[in-house]
Amino acid sequence: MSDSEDNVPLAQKFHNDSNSSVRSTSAVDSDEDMPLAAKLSAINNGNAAPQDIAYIKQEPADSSDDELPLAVKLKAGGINRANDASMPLKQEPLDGNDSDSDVPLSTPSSSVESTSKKRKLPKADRQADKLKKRAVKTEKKAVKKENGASSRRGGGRSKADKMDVDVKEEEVKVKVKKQEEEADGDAEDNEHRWWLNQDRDASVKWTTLRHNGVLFPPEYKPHGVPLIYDGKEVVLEPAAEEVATFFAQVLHMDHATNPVFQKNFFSDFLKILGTCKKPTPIKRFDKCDFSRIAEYFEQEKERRKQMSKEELKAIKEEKLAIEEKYAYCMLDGRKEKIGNFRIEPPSLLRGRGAHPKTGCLKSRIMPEQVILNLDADAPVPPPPPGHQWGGIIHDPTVTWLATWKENVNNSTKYVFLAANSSIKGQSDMNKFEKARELKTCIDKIRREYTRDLKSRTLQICQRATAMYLIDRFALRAGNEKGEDEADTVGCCTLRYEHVNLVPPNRVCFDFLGKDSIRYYREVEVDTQVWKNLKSFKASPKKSGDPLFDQLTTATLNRHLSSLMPGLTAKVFRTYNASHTFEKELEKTPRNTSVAEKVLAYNRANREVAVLCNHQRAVPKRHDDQMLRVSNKIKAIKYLRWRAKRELLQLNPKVKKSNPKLVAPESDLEEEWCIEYEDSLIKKEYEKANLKVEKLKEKVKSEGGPAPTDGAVQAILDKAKEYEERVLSERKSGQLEVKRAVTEEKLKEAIAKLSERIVAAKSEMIDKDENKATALSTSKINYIDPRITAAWCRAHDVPLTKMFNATLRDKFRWAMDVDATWKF
DNA sequence: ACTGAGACTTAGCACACGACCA
DNA sequence: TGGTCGTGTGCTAAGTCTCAGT
Repeated sequence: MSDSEDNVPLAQKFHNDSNSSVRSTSAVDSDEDMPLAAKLSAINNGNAAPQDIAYIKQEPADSSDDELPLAVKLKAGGINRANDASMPLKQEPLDGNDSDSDVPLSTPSSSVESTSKKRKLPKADRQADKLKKRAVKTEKKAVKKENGASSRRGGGRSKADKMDVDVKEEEVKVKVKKQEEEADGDAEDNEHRWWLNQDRDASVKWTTLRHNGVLFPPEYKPHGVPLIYDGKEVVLEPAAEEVATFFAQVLHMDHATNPVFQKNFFSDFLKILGTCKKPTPIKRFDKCDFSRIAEYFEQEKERRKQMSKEELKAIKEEKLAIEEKYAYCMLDGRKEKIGNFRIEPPSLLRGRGAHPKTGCLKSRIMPEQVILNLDADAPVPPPPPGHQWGGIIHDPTVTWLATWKENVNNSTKYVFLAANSSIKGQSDMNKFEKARELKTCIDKIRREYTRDLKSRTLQICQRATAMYLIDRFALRAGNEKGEDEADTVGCCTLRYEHVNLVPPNRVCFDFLGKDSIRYYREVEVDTQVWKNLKSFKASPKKSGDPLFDQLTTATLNRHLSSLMPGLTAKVFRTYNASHTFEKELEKTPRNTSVAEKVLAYNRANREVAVLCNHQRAVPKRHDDQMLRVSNKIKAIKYLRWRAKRELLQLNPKVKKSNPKLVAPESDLEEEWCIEYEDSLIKKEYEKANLKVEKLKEKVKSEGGPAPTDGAVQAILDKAKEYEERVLSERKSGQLEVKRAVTEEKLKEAIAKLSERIVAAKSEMIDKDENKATALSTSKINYIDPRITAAWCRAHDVPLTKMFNATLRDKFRWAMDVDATWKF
């Protein structure tokens, strides 16, 4: 049986093969013949050889993208969003119909106790009714899960007998007391090493949970800055001013020019204006000018910048003091950090891609809408004065502390624990353990789906093909989406137009995935897969039709879990990411500097990010930066060319004995050199003038005799001398060689300059290849942290180089492995 | 079998902040 | 000292997947 080590995802294989030549950054730059340099110049000229271009052809040949034609665009691609110019924004007709009216802003609600212990359920109240249902559900769920868990543990209970509540509560009390004692006695080192003592029953998440509720955003403080409407100032009432301010705050972003955003915003803005006492003249968006409000906030920001350190510190401390109360909870007697304890403030929805509801007003959440989850004996935190909580529940089968409904998408929001908490840590660890479990049966699963690719049952054939794509190209499952969401797809929702077939066995994927990030890849696939895709696209199917019409994520996942308990589509992404990473890390050079090892690590990280299509917006100043580094390289080359010419003047025989050493600089145009020299001359004069100014200033402030004309002239003469020397050298073609300079010294200088050129070039390539790739997502979510911990041990690299403090804290559970640990 | 709600993970963006450099 | 740049952090949108209800 072949080992699964060989089963590196295709995407990665292609990527490695085509990319290997870029990798030689540590070799000494002998000259421009170097692959690196050749590559760079080819890239710079926009005509990189096909073999230099990774398999991922990001853009069609006729793409209108006229950014720097650099390698990474071809490799990882810039972010391509539905609303990019290259892809016209699909505009949905909007009726401005949102659901704010459903929000029970002032529901007279009372706390609802939902444990088996005591129940006081108010009637008639919709929300309370919902809570009641939830409470019943919670109880059922807990009983069911408990039974499931005990049978999984091999317990004899098979029937959902009603739990003996008193006994259970007694157990809980004993457990809590024990935990409190442990916490007391362990005050010095109270780190809870849950990973050493894993309880496999994950259905009950906690026994006690206490917290102080949630932090609400401050009330709106009106600023009184007018909106300019049709050229006239309009001072708005606070409620309307607040909404106008939300728009002013996104004025510098792309949202502000997105027509859907504008339309949704304005529709909600008009609604708010309609509730104002005084009628306003505001009727049309295009007559609104929010810039005065934006300027006001710009000034405020500036004012903040001007504040003294003490003032800023005081503000920060005050803020921290308020937050401290809400930032932590007590979970099973231990203090744990809460993630998002703040209720989301009202704002305009910033949807990604072509979101039909982007720009809609997310209304302010009131305490009456917030339900808290606490243990049954926990004191209920006081709601803000004059308010009531939307409800109190006691559900130990869930991990959230508070929840509310958001009005735009009608989605549920939660307050969860922070990433470094035991609950999140455990589920993180379980996730990676599940992926490792997949490793043990991946060969079998691959054999099975390869066989099924030929199945005559269409459903099985489609399922196998989808599995192949998910496994090999790290596609997401692709659930169905609603009408009022951006049109993005995953594997199961791919449509006819997302897949182009190029005979004999190439497939070009082009679709918008999660967050409307474009997935554009041309890959080679198994011949059978190619044939299958062709048949799935066969007539009468046309653009807009689903590719996998017999498949849903539900049926796919049901099948997957029959192959391995708990296996779902997303496990493949985790598995392939971690596996790829571990394989790539094996290339880490031994007996080299830490810096080179770190480079190898980051490369492996990048492979995973490319595999998972983790992209980021190209930094705004990226092109500037590239140009600057490129000029820096030319400047060094200019110095090297001078050194070479000096060497030739000293010893003309070098040309024959070592022609390579004094070969002309390949891409150093004369025109550029002249410009550069002129800029150097200019700088010399500027420097001289500055020196004179300083001298005069000094005399002014410290007294003493004024500098003589001669002294001033001497300074200026130096610049003049420099200019004359450059001009004369230019005219004669001969350089002025300093007397002390020897042949040896020049050779040394040339070598050093060459090294600097190599370093600058690899820095440039590295930066450019990374411009559109986000490494952090894979590091945080897909790569088993134990691989990193083991690698650091094995290669004697400090962990701090790879994981920042936050990640070290999040992955505490993974840090104890030894150097030989394998994923 | 289908649907929608609920609970949780994954994701990129904006911004603050501090290091570094000229 | 001011500008640039990279990194860390907070934020919240957008996925995945399960389960209850029908």
